[in-house]
This record gives sequence, C-alpha cells and structure tokens, in this order.
Amino acid sequence: MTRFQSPKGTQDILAPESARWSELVGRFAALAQRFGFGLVVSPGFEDAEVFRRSSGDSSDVVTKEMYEFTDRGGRDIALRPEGTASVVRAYVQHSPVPPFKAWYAAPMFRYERPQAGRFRQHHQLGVETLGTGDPMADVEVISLLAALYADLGLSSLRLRVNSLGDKTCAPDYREELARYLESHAVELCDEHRYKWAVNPLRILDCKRLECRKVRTGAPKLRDALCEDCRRHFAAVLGGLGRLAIAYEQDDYLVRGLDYYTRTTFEYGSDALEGVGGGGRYDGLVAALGGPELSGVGFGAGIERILLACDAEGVLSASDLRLSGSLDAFVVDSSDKGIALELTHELRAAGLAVDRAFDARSMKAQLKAADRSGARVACIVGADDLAAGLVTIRVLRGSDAHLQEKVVRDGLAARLGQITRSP
RNA sequence: GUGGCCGUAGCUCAGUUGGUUAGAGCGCCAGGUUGUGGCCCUGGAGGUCGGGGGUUCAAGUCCCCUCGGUCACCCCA
Repeated sequence: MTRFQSPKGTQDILAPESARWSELVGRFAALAQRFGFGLVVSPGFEDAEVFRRSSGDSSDVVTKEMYEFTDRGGRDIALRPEGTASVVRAYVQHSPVPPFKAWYAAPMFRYERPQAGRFRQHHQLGVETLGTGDPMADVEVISLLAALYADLGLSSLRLRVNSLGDKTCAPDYREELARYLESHAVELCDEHRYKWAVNPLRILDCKRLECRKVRTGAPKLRDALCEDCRRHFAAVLGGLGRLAIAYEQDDYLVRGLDYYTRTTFEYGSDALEGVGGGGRYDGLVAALGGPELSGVGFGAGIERILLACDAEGVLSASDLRLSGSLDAFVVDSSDKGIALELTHELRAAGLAVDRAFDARSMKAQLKAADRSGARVACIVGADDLAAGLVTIRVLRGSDAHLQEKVVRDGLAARLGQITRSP
C-alpha cells in the first residue's frame, strides 16, 4: 500500500476508463449546445450561505454533508454540493438577459459515506434555464435529459414526474398533510414516528412499509394544487406527450432539495434510483438576492450514468478504445534518434502518432506499437534512413501484416490512405 | 452518522489447526529470434502480507485500535 492514496470517497480515473468520461461529456455538450444552452464554468466553492439559502437549512445536503471550512481570510466556505445554487448565484451576480440557459459538467462534493454510485467527489452534468416560468421550458429541460439517455443507448430508465405546488398551495398542503400524519403518527415507521413534523413531505417517499401504508390514505398533492399549478403541470405533461416522451406520474416523488416548486422529475431504474433528476425552483433566484424570477433545471450524475451504461452494456471502454486509437507508432532502430523528427512530422501532418523511448530493442518497440493500438508501425533502420525510406507495417485491419517501403516525404500521405481504409 | 463483509505482487486470487527463504495465473522486463508485434518456450524483476500495538518460542493466520475498500441504512447524483 502506498503512502498516499486518493482521499476517501474519491477516485482517479485513468485511460482507457477516462475515455468514457470524455465521450459522455462530449455528447452531452453537443446536445446542450444543440438545445441552445451555453457553457457556464462556476467556482467549485462558494460562500457556504449560498447553499444554505438555496438547498434549505433542513436538507441533509446542508446539515450533514457539506464540506465546509473557514479559509485563511476567515470566510465561511463550502465546496459545492450541487450545481444549481452556483449557477443561480452567478446569474444574480451578472444579470444576463433572460432566459439564461446554461449547461455544466462539474465535480460536486458531499461529506458522506461512499457506497455504490456514491462518492465524496462526484460529477454532474446539468442545465439550468433561468428567467422563464413557461412550462415548455420544463419540457425542454426534460427532453434534453431524455435525449442524452437515448443518445447513449440507455433504454431501461424510466421518467417519473410530479408537481409539488407553489407558494400559494404548497404550504396549505403541507399543513393538511401534517395534520393527517399527526393523527396517524403511531402507524409510521420507527424512523418517522417522532420526526414526521420536520419535513412531512419526506414521509411520502419513505421506503418502509409502515409509511407506505399510511401514505395511501394521505391527502394527495395533486388534489391540493392551486389552479395555476394545475394548469402548469397539465401543460408540462401535455408537452411531454407531444414529444412522445414516456413518463409516469408519481404522486410521491419528493426530491431532497427544499427549493423545488411545481415540476419535479427523476430518471431511474429498479436497480439504480436517481440517475438524474431536477425540477422547477421558482423563488430560488430571489432567495439568493435576485429578482422574482423562476428557473428549471436538472443534474445527472456521471458516475451513475456510467453505471447505467454498464448495466446495459453500452459505452464500454473497449468500444471507445477502438475508435480513439493511434494512426501510427514510430519504431526507430536507426541508432540516430530519428523517431524524434519523424514523429514530429507526422503529428504536424495531422496524424495521431506515438513512439517508444529509451532506445529499446526493435522487438520491444513493436510490442509497444502493438499494445498502443496503432494502425501501423513506421519502422526506420539505419539503411532505410540513409536511403530516405520508411518501412510501413500494417498492424491492424483487413491488410494487417502488409509491409511496404515508402519515401519519407510521402509517408504522411500514404499513412492517410491506409488509415482511411477498413 | 449507524451496521455487515473485506484488505496478501501492477491486476485477480491461493496460503491447512499459528511453524523454515509467502505462492499461482495474468500483466511487465529480457532472451529464444543480428532490425519485425500478437502465438509459443525459457528466465527475471516485483511483497513494509493496508498501518500501529498486543498475545506467543513463533503471527499473513489470533486479539485490539486505526486507515482504506465494499454493501446496506439515512440521504442523494
């Protein structure tokens, strides 16, 4: 065991595994841009108050999972536990023209015990649309996430949607639910029997049987929605229908961050809950000192998306390695170090080229060439060098083992031909 | 934060009731092959047995602590 290791709950992602990351982020970036979102790069840490105001003082993310510390200037700082708060803060600070549509791919930090699909540093892809309350913005955001999963080839994820109401109807419902829970407190699970009052909505998505029984008789959120919320929700569902995005309405979908209003949604499977999700957060901009503007967005965990890909056998590292490998590998047995110039020339010509170091034996260099995945080896010996020739040996593809000598000036062009053939 | 299981070579793992210099496969390096990869053969390097303490004549093996991994709960991506 080495002296230093990556901190608990963090990981090093090396090639070729890292190819899955760049592929995933690349596809998401392309999609987000196609949907009219611009990249936002925001700090990995903020004034801790930013997260307390947004996620809610009572949320677990804030109360027990924040990486919070005092910096050398005495500031109360927290490592970003989720993406929305930072983007909203940036929006308030710079007030760009609404609607402000931003995407990001960034690390998030939460101080918690690692387990399957959960880390102290994890990474999320996300988008936020700020400055519009249009239900079609909700649909757009959901459809972007749906498009991402479809693009990856994921088919086992199901979309659940719900509406939590807004500031006019949510508080009333909360009270109504609390009254109901109070009268059924003894029937709740051990965990919630005495803690139902902290956040009554939480009981709705408690997994334990006792709470599940109680909730079937509980007042329904959908019956408590005010007229505006009802209309908004109907419009969202209608929009999803028009785009043929499959969903199930889930009256019990309550997400963990306190800022959600109206629409909430989540993608998941039986094996893997919470592969991505989000919702609308009218009021969050104001909570961070901005105008009364609404917003909607989602966050999706890269690690969890990759787990889902594993489960469905898509986006595997071995598939990606084939498409991302080298064009050529320079093998130099000339004793003149000509690999330096040759590699440089080929790279300048736009080819992906690598070479061996330490003047190893030809056998060792060819072995390295083979292992690198390069399509061909460019072999130069002392005689070739003197004659201005390079030997091309095809390592992979339909014409593997083929070998030919070409003049050095024509090497890049010839390699280009070979690389394009099957 | 609570609980279960697990830490032996780069990786996957053997290692008997505690008993000599801790092993295998794969990978890596070299040679067989005087410029030619994969396959094969031969050899080699590589280990504070996660760390610390304890019990014992003797600890990879037993006990305690600790660090890490993993899984579940809580919660979440």
